Amino acid sequence: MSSQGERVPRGRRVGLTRSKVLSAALETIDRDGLQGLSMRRLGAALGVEAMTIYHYVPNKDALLDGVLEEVFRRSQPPEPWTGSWQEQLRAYARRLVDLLQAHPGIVLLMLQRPALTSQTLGMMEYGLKMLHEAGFPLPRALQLIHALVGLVIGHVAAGGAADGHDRLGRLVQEDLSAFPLIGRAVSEAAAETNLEEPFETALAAMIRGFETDLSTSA
Amino acid sequence: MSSQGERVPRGRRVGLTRSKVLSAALETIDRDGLQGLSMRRLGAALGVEAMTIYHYVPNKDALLDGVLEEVFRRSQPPEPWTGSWQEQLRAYARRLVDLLQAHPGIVLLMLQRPALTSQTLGMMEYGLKMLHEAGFPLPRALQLIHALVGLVIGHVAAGGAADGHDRLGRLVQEDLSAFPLIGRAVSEAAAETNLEEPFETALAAMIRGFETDLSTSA
DNA sequence: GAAGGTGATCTTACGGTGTAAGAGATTGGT
DNA sequence: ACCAATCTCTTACACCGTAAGATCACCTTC
Repeated sequence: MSSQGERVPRGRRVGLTRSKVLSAALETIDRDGLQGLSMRRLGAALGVEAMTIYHYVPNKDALLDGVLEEVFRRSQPPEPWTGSWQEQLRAYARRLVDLLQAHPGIVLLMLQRPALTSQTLGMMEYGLKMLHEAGFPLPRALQLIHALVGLVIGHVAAGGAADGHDRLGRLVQEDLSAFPLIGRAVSEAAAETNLEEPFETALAAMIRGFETDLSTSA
Repeated sequence: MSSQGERVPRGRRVGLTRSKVLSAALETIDRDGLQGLSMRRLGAALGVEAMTIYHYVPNKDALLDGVLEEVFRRSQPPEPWTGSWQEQLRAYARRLVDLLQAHPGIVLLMLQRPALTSQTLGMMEYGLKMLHEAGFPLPRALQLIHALVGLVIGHVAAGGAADGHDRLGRLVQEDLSAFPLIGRAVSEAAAETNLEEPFETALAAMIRGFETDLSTSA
């Protein structure tokens, strides 16, 4: 008996696992987008017929919820933080950005599904604790997190994504004569080296706004 | 000849129009959600077979783009603004919020499609002009708009939507024992009367952040 | 060993989807 | 009255999610 962790099946048994199913689904989404995931295609990727998947997941919605949970599970766990709450917030936001940029198809998932799995709730609880200890009342902290998540989603979805094919950027070659400012803004922005800077400055602005919010309510 | 604007068809002709198709599609989305819109169902709503729609729209994607354009066309046109750029930004954001809350299914559309129709680009150009005249460099103005739109989308999608069924709110009855801060935050936030306040404060914080951004770069 | 039970996998089927291809009907222009 | 253009329908195909049940591989117990 070499390794007892993995059952090695023979014959027609493939040795599927809920975890393997979710991982394959996530890979498929990363490669072909959310639309590219179907039970039949996922089954094919796993070397199995579509219906087999239903032994590990009750239906496709549950599969998608599981994928979302899988994504958050892979992200590093919330470790004890250090630094000011501003730095912590920045790290929190960057962690979310990295997560979403690594799996672009997930953004749509987050908005479609309730997405209130234990993993996402855990991340939220983490953020709430962070801000509450920094002095924010809990309802305000909830607002800040909503705002921050909104900012992140907006940034990722707007195309400042990792693959660099900014939607607006692709438009520059097309007809923008009717919208001169957009054309100028995009070309001037493209000249800037750091692609992440737009998000960082927006994030910084938001945090600055929170600072005055904290000082006036404290 | 009573009214020459509307051709009154006899026989099997229904007198369809691209505009009528888009309006019916938007109504269907508002009523049944984005998933509830299929060519066959839309056809039925119009008193027509599904394939007929393809005479007014090349395919479903184009139909969805058209719906998105229709939504923005219905919003009031950008009038000459008054007040400080802060007030203008607030109005800009509220206009977007109203738009998205009136048609909740549209949020997903905005994130799925490139959504670079002439109407959406027009709204963007409008915002750019506003901020540019206020003194922001164009690339920075573009960042601010992205951030603002992200904030709006985040707020609407997070469930602070008009119908009041906040996703987190529904969770309160369920098991939140593992996430005590979320439970407290939600219940305390629910005690506040004005449901729009969370967004307003986040928006205010963001604008405050932009202010210091403008003063340091000018 | 053989028998039986338990779970994993496959087969088949149904109603839904978007849409390509072409037939049929209605209309306005001559 | 005819034609040409436009609108609408019919049929068909490949795909989708999944309900129901047969089939197969393995483990346990004799």
